[in-house]
Amino acid sequence: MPKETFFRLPKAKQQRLMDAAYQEFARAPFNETSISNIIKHAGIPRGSYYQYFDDKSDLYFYLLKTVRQRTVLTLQQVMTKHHGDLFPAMSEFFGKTITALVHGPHAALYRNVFLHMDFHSAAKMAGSKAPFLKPPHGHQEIHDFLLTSIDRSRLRIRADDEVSLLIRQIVGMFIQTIAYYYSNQAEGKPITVAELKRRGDQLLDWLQFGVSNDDHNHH
Amino acid sequence: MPKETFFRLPKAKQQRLMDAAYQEFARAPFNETSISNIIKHAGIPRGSYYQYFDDKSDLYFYLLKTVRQRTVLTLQQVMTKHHGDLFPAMSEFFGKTITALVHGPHAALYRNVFLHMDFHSAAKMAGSKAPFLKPPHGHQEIHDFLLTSIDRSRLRIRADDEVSLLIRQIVGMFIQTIAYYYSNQAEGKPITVAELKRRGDQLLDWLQFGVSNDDHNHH
DNA sequence: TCCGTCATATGACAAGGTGTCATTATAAAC
DNA sequence: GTTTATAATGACACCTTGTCATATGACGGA
Repeated sequence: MPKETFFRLPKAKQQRLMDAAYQEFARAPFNETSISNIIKHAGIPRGSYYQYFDDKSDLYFYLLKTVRQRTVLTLQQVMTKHHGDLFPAMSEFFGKTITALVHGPHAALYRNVFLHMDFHSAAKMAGSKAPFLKPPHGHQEIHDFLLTSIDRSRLRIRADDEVSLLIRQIVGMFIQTIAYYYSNQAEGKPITVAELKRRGDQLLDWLQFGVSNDDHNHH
Repeated sequence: MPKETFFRLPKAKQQRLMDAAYQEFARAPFNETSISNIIKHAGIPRGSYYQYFDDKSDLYFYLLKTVRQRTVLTLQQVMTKHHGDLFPAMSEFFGKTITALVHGPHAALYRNVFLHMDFHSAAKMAGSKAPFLKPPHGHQEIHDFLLTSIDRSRLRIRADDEVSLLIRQIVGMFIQTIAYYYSNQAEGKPITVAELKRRGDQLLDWLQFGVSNDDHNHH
């Protein structure tokens, strides 16, 4: 997280920095971005940057947190609407989210985020209990919200840590599917958003009903 | 891939370089490694390095390819043994692989590989058709091998691209689970290998039979 | 033996990035 | 006006990367 000093700054200066950060992280994947570019665009001296943030990651994750808040809201609305029925809710959530990601105003940023997100970050996204993710609207909140709002009577699993594993799996599945989209796009054989949704629904269906043939079903 | 010049080098010199590379990539995650360290340990001048490789990734992926070959063999053996029965085969494969990864001689290297593998790389691992992955024992081979050797009569899916999606999903699931292990370890709350296998089997079981409650089963 | 050629070897260098630190500037408090 | 805490600043030391002009060496003629 940014240091106290940053939050005590005039709003205008904060905003100038965040805008420059957004621009840089939308321009290129994380490893190809630089603090130098950000401070150049924000018109802030190098020394000051380190008075506000620990390093590049610090600003990066803070920026993502602010951008992601809308997504959390969507998830909560959809889950409520479907009365905790996990799979229909997830299908609708995925459909809405994917459109927002790919065609929304933050498309460029998300592209860099998903394409180059590593599994360590993803594990955190799916609900780490690491203390540094505790602040409001951290990923942990998504995880905990789902844990309490899922209607377990529709599932053959009940225990908290099993549901927790299921949530992680679904979140991971989404990230993987979205990354697949960008990955194909990067290699010059783009797939459509409709096709992407189909894949997401397909995976959800398999997870819900199993891919096993009826003849062999149920152990 | 390394340039021709590299392969024309005396075996001893090649080996010295690969050993240094191994050491460096086992020492730290990819972004924290440097060509400088590798050539220092290998005792090779900077200019020469660029005569052999394009950049750091070039050497990295080449190294991984050599290390990974044993894994491909294991997969083929296990699939054959189970006569194409996907889920038991995958369970056994995962069990064997996870032990090798975590306790085997290459544990340090794999830790860095999995923890910081991004989804773009993972998509390629799960079977990209990108031309630069065509060489023998590329990931594409794993994907194609599975595509032909899976006994589809045990599944409710038949079409190639559906099976292909399933394969990607399972591979992604494995990577995700392994990354989860390292992720927890990195945050000081390690889980056991046995627990990890249990999670893997749990996920496979869900994918095979579905998590839906019997009351609501089958659409 | 001398020469031209082709593949390889080398290390100095330019360009650019990161994090630190001694020094100034600012402003509120007494 | 002086003290004190906070913030601003930019020069610096240190590291990396990729390139390039130059040096070395082997080999096949003439």
